[in-house]
Amino acid sequence: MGARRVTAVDVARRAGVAVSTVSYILNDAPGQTFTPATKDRVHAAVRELGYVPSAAARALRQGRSHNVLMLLPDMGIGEALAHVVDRLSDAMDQHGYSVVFRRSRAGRSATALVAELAPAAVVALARLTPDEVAGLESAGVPLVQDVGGRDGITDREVLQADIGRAQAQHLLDLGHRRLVYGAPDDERLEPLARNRVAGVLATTRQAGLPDPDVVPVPLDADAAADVVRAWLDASEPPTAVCAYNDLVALAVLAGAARHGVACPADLAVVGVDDVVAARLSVPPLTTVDFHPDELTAELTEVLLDRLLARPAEPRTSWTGVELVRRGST
Amino acid sequence: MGARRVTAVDVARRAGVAVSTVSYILNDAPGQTFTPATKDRVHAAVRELGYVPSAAARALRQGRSHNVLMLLPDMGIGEALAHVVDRLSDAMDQHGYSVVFRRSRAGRSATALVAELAPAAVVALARLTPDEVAGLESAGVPLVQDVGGRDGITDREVLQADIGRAQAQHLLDLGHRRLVYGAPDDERLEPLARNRVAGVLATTRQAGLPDPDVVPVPLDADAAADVVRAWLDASEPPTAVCAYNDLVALAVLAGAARHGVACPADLAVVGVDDVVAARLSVPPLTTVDFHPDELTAELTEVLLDRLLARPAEPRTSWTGVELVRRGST
DNA sequence: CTGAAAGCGCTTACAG
DNA sequence: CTGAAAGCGCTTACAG
Repeated sequence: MGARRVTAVDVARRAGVAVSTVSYILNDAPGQTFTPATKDRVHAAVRELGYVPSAAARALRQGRSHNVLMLLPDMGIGEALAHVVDRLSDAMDQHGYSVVFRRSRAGRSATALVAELAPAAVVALARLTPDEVAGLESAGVPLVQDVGGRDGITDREVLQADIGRAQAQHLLDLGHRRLVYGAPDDERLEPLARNRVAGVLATTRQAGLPDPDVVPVPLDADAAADVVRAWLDASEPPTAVCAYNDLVALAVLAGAARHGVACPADLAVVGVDDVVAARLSVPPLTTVDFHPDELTAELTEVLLDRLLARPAEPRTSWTGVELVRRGST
Repeated sequence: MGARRVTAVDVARRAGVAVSTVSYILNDAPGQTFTPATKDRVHAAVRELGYVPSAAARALRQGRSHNVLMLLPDMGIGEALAHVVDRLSDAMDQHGYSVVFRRSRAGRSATALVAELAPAAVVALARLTPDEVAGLESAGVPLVQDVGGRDGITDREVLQADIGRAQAQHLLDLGHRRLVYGAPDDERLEPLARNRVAGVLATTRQAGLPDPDVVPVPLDADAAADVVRAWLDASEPPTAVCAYNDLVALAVLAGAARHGVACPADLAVVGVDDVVAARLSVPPLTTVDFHPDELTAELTEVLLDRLLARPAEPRTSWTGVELVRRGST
């Protein structure tokens, strides 16, 4: 109830030192040295009292909290993104930081959020406006852009295009010449899809092929069956589909099954993400794994470089996009 | 760079009032009244200056931050849990709260986290020790237990058992008498699985049937095929499986397909979660949807009741566990 | 090597 | 209805 909070003053009193000493020792402040005996007394007092520094007081004093603000795009969180958020949280947690994520939405600019939360850094998986970027800059808050860009991490658009390229190249290598793109049926995904499509087009054009049609595929077996039917009824039916992601690919598979279309014999399908369900479909799904875990590891390192003011080494955890061939191609 | 932060003092100066007036007006403090003209001047100044109150200063002063600490079980975040986290964050965000989540792990007790973050409330989706619960109590921090318990929300164990019951009952209604339980191959999921199994057993026992075997099913088509093979080779092969979740169910489907076992004719399968992929498998998966969205809505309301000191009305968004019958049974 | 003191930006009794 | 002031719990020059 009224159990007063244990403060640094309490620790100091118990250890028989000044509060400043407690603070210096707990943060092992550079340029300050203390006898082992003093340190021990302080640490012992901390333990006995169960002292935990107040994040609020620290943040207020330093003008910077230990929060990392993660700005997410305004779209549903898929399996891959959930893992990124999850792993980054865990990793930063190890270093004493809390990850606070926010979906970017009209009304609360990144600038306002930064003023409110005074984050130690911002990780933007969503696109920021130039004003927002400038605002962060002038506030001196380290910004790591959308798993990408000028940070030694792979640029987002490049990454997405790589994915599309890998899909199309695989299909072309297999001898397919008539491709179609299975786009998401959710317009909020359009920005991402656009870049993936760009990779596909770059590849097919280079091979001298006409641009594949881009058609939305609903995540529903019946609706997907209609889409597949329309493809089959075309004058020159596609023989392979690049799907926006594994879920779309699974929908295509389901739609094809409805019409007895053999996969991959009559229609080959490649997804993206290597979701768990991709290994479990019939046939198992060929997919592009862009190694979100590695990307997250890299993101974490870059973030810590900035946060701990470590020399920014080139980070190269990411091994690139990988085509995982299974039964659907 | 050194652009000094805009504070309440700046706003007060600009509006020609005292800082206390600014604070009172911005928080519309009860029992304080101001002329519309004064309010307007303050709001105008806020807007012109782009003033955003410092979360750290507020938290320090009030001894309580606007963070909601969400404690997650030490397991991978599945599709359902990701949605819960996601939606809760969004909802609380609307009310000015940030959700900070932490995986429960040895070394950092909830008590220490609370001392550090001074959260406005704690949502525990992981089990807390009695000591931790007592600590929260004495610190006066509202605790909402694991989407469950004494809060007008469904108790977690009851919910899990309901899921198992719904699966088993459905299969029994269909005439199946030899069931088997497809357990997760990840021991961190065991606590959850245990309660689901309990629901299944309660149902089969009531029907006078022997307890179904509980066998782990790896999320891999080959390995799952081996499991299915073992079932078929048994002296009295099961005719239906209750899977821990949709992914396990999908693995069973994949395993069955490997051996040409017809589903549902030779082996019926029920999952849990109604994951997107469940609608897209061949055959589409029968599953139990426990409506995590409704549960989250309820969780949010209960949380806000506590946070805003609203009278705790009975919350009844949750419509219970629902069996969604599709092609796999 | 240690200690007293200022100040981060708020909110909230309290006096006018 | 408005204003001056204390204090939340830290960190960090600064003086000893």
